[in-house]
Amino acid sequence: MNNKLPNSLFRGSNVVKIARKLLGSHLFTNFNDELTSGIIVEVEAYCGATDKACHAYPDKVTPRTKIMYESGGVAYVYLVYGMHHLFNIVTNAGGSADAVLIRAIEPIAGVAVMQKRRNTNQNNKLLTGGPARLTQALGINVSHNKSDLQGEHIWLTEGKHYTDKEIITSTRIGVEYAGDDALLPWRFHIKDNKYVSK
DNA sequence: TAGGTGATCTTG
DNA sequence: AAGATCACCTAT
Repeated sequence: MNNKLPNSLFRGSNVVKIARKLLGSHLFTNFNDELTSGIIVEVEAYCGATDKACHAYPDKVTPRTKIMYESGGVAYVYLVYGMHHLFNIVTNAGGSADAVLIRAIEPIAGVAVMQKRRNTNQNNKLLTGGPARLTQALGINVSHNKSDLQGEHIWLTEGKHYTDKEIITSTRIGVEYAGDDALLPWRFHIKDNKYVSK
């Protein structure tokens, strides 16, 4: 589609600011001619150098985290709990392991396709609210790890720009193991949006 | 609220 | 080689 978000937007040095700025962008996938998209309404930031909640903390390169050290604009997709695929956007310049977890989208294109993939006829937060729900709805799985977000399968476009009053800041979900860093205000979501996970 | 599920990383 | 852990979801 037109006007893909440029890599320059992903390559800033402050992953928290980038995460917040991504709210309102549209996330697209196109697999086997099935086009789906949604508005990003919930995100979290992760920083490998300083953040105990990040897989790459403390700046540790492993086979899994290697992708996070790439220059911004590629996907980091991993499996948790043996069954859930979570989609992140790698940010920063090469060498800094930062990423933004996409936690919820508001469905726009291909709702029927998403419902089929999710095996539901609902269109509410059960469809795309939650990091593993949205990947299933969009058809994203670990085979898409390392995908280039300028490519033809997964990409973003510019969308609405929300004002400060429409954006809620909070702590991240499911990172209690990170001690003090679980308290960082690195989760952002759109106020009153019905697709936000919690 | 408890259980499912398997890759990933650490320990020995 | 074995064990613990896990950026979650679904059904009870």
